[in-house]
Amino acid sequence: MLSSLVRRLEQFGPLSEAEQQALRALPLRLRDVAARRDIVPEGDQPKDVSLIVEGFACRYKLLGDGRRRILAFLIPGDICDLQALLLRRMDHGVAALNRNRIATVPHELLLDIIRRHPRIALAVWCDTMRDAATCRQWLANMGRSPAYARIAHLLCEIWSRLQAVGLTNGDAYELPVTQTDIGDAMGLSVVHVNRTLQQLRADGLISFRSNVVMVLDWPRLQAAAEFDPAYLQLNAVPPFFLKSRTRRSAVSQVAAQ
Amino acid sequence: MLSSLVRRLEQFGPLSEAEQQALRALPLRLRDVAARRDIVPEGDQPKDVSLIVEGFACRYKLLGDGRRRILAFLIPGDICDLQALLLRRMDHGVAALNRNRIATVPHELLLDIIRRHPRIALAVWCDTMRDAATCRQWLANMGRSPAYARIAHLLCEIWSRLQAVGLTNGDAYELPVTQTDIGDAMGLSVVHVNRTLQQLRADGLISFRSNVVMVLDWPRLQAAAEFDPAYLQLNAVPPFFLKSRTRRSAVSQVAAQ
DNA sequence: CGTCTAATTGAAGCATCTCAACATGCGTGG
DNA sequence: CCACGCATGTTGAGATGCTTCAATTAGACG
Repeated sequence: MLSSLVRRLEQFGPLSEAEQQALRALPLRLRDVAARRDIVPEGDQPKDVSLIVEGFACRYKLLGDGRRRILAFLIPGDICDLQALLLRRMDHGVAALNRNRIATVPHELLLDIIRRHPRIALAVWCDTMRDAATCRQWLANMGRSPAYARIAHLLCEIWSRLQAVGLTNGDAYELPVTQTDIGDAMGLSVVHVNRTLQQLRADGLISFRSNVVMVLDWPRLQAAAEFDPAYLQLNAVPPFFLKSRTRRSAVSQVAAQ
Repeated sequence: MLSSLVRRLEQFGPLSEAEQQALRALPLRLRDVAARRDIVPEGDQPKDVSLIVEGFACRYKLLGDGRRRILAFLIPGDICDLQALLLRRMDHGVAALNRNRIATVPHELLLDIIRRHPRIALAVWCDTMRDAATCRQWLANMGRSPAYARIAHLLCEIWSRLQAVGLTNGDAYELPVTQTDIGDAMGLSVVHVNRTLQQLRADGLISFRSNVVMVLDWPRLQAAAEFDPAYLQLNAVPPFFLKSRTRRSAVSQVAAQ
């Protein structure tokens, strides 16, 4: 649980002892959220940051006519409502897709750590940036590529992200979403999602039964999706980590003033 | 130019003397970019951050078949490539729509300021978050709302953002984009953009000639777009600014250790 | 074993696309 | 100042990907 936050942030590079200490000293609170319930409601002004320890979730917006638009899928290790840390109000909601275990940290404490440890601030900031990059990728896929490629791309993305946190089982992974969810996410009707999935199955690219996706033909799936995992920045090592020593001494100098 | 950066960051609340000093001490470099040229190419790894002082630009991705997908429009005051500050590689390009005046700051220096002045870090971080929020709004509009509402929404958004930086002229504003650009942004063909614009004109909602948009009927345009400017966070005052005093002393304490 | 949700199928309709032509405006060079 | 050329805007018509409506089947669960 706690370690998942550390692991998350260390994805970009090792944290110092002091930094790890600070994170481990955080009084994490755990809570469970039932499937299909809100983790963070739309328009909420949470006072804590919520991290998914276990389970799948989605960001969504409700449209005027009552329909729901899914904006992103969240997996273990993802932060739900970082946005509210600085902008206060959530412009969208986050809902659990299956049973979720959520860890929460009060804004106060996180802001404090961020002030004391600039590198942690930058690591968390990175999270916002990767979130934005993923959103842009979805935006690019939307509207311009046909349903077949869109869904293929989604399946590629989720496999890659799950793989990065060790939640794949070879070419297979759990994906607890209905076809309606996929439709809400890709901007397609359920009916069309259904037919497109059948096409993907018929073409031998995937299988998808009882919430388990299995990639049967990676090269062709990736080609159909025009998938390039670069945007996910899964193994990026930002410059400030490479210069950890000098940076830290620079910080010390400032502190010593 | 420099003041535009300060103004930008002060949008969230006043900066201290020391913070303003630090920003004003930045050796800004100015450069001009011709219309239709890249400000930051896709895949680039810039060593500076670019801020638009004057002109309009767009974020874009090139698709496999050579088409271009526009992901966002940028206006004076917007930062083009903040992403590369931490993630290094640009997952998308930024191109000028008309002649642009760009101010650049070396990453090194900006990172240094960020380390010395946590509140500036948070203010810039906010920028990433608003960018992401806008992207999510585009994503929500895409695919689920018809062309008419999508374009109406775009026109509302740009007016609001321009208004916030004082670049509107009453209900009118400059928008140096072609119908092809709008199509690339909204995921529509030029032909359909053309017909939809005609519809908007015929309905008396807008006029749009020679790169000047005039909103003729705000209530109906806003209704057609289901536009709610909240997501733009144009006047958000994040919590950390409200507690500026205590925060700063907290930082000093850490520094004094 | 009934009930509910999710998946599947068929058929008609429509928003939007593509193709193709034509009109308009504007900058440039003669 | 005109004539040309090129980018942009406009229009028509046929094609299609996707939607909506409506009904049926399959699967999960108490």
